[in-house]
Amino acid sequence: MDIDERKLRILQAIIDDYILTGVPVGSRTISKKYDMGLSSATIRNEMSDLEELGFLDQPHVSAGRIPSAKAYRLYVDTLLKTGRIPDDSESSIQRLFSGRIHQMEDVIDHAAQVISSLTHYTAVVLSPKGIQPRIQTIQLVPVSAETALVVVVTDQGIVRDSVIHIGGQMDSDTLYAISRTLTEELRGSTLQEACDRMPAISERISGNNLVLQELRGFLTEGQRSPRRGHMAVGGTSNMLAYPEYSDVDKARSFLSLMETRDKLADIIRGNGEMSFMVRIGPETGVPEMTDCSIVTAAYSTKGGQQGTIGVIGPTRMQYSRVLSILNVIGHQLTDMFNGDDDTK
Amino acid sequence: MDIDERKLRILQAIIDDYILTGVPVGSRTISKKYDMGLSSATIRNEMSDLEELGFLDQPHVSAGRIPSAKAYRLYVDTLLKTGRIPDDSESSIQRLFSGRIHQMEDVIDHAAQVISSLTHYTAVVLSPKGIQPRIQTIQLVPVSAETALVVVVTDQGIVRDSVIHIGGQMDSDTLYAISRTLTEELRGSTLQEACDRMPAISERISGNNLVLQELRGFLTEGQRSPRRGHMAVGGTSNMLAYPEYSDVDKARSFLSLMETRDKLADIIRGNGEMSFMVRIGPETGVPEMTDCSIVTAAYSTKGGQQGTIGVIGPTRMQYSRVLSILNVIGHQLTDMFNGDDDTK
DNA sequence: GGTTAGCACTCGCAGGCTTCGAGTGCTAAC
DNA sequence: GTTAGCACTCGAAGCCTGCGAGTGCTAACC
Repeated sequence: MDIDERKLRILQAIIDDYILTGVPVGSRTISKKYDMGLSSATIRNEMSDLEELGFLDQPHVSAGRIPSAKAYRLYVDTLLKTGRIPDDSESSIQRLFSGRIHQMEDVIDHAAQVISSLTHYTAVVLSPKGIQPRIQTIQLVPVSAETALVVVVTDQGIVRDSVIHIGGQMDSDTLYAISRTLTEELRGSTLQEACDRMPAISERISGNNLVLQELRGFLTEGQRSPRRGHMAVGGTSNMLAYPEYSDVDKARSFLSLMETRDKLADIIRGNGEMSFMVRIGPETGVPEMTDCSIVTAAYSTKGGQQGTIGVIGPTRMQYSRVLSILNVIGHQLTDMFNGDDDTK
Repeated sequence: MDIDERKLRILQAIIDDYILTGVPVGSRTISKKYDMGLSSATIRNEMSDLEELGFLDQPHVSAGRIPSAKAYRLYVDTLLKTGRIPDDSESSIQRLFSGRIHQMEDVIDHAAQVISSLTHYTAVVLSPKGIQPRIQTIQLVPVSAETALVVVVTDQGIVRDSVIHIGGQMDSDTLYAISRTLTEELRGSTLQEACDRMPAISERISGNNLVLQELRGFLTEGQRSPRRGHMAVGGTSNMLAYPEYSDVDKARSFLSLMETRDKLADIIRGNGEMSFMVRIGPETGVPEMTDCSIVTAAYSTKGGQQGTIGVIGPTRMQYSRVLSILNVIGHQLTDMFNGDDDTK
């Protein structure tokens, strides 16, 4: 048996309706709401075929049908050719990003909020990340007599900071001098290289071994657990609005997953070079997410670093709308991080 | 009618039991589980009195009693004199903070996680915050030909960063020079003062008006919406485990509140100079939290800045345990931020 | 006078039963 | 190939009932 044009149209109608209502959809609904010029009986026959082909599931015999993961896959791959976003929505996105929001973390946070409030799903935004961050500047700032704040700025604009011990008296001028030497010596190095070159530097900065030792520890640390830049999650509570999560246990395991930032980042950062990626249900590879879908999009900076924005929602997600929104916001972010801030 | 010693003991037993089980507690339970040497009938009489005094509520006539907010208040204020934390727990806390975790944000995040996993409630940690941050260093780092990253370090160790436009060609040496001048001029200023002094500085840095203009915008921004340092929230999903939140709508409104970071920070940062603060139910002043309690504790740094750690849980919270844990972790954080890192 | 046993009464909860209706599959006629 | 008709299925919602936890009151007891 093959899937023909008519089956496809019916399948699309079923998916559309199910996405809208979340209720198993019956043959009568299709024949009335989406005027196909066919009676419910005919639709019924086709639906039976579609079930046999694996595109529909039936929760129980007297209920309607629900689309399977395979159906969504087909839907996303072929039915959804050009997802245009409504204009009002586009302009409202622009408005949401207007005003002077520059703080890098704020942009990320804000993006997550905007995406989640537009889609009513959960949004995740990962800051740009290159392959190997390279040091631009190292700066030591006195905090107390015994401690200093070390700030490392890398070419990814990612700042790592930590309080370290400095031995005894050391005024801010001395620290400033050390900072300059360190910056001169280490600019352009990766964290790994910086660690390796520590011994060589210690000759140039005599008598400050404690500082260098602490610094090295800090760098090692920063490299072992590579800071994933920043991650923002928004709208986790949105998910509770869907009947799929009226079961508290399900909701709990979902939320708990959203809280384990590391795991979540790995899941979201799944897409290699693809600009868009849609993973449906089991395709996510995460057991807790068999009835979720993940849509991710990449945005990039001139420096070639790549960030990710993503939406997590129920499998019956409004894929078309989500893709459009991610597309627009991805471009906005790309523009912003490249400094083409067209909102001014 | 007065509350005497015996009533107090009975009330304590009721509260203990209700905290443990979450189920309205009856007279028989008290007389059997907590051997008072009294029959259920006597307890019943006392409970009736306690209800009249406003310490107990009765969901319906054939159910047991549950403690009122007033009862918890009494409990927290008087019954709970010395909350000692079990030793194993204390050492396990120490273990959780071992290893080199120095990155300031990581400490905050980690603390939230530790607190939530120890208490099984929701934890919030706010980074230290002084009254008026003062500029320590300003650094411009080239990002592209047209843009630069500006990093401002304040005496609170809080870093603000943003990408700004710089006009045309400007190599990193020029930027470095400007950074030094800016730092010299503005060190010790508050953000407000820095804005005011911008015109004066523009004389010293000629021909770079765009940079100064952008910088000023950034500073104004940073001051208008005072960055609350960093805030970490952990264990929001823990709350769903309590029967109080088996109602999805309640859970949703709670989670949604946890997501509005600004509001949440304001709520948590409620305690002025107090080292500990317990707000029970309506005392929180937040309508969505009438059946929550908030326990907060302050920790501080040598610089006199003050951070807050807090736990949000159902009103029937294990106050004693929570206070102990906050106490220990508060000290740990104080130590850490002062550099007395005793875990090495 | 405080304490306790006894007892009638209340009322939410869980389980079982029934009804309702949405939806299906099949058959026969168009 | 399409459609009307019909018997059948089965979950959801509503109703009823019995159970039991818990109370308040009264009367007896120490």
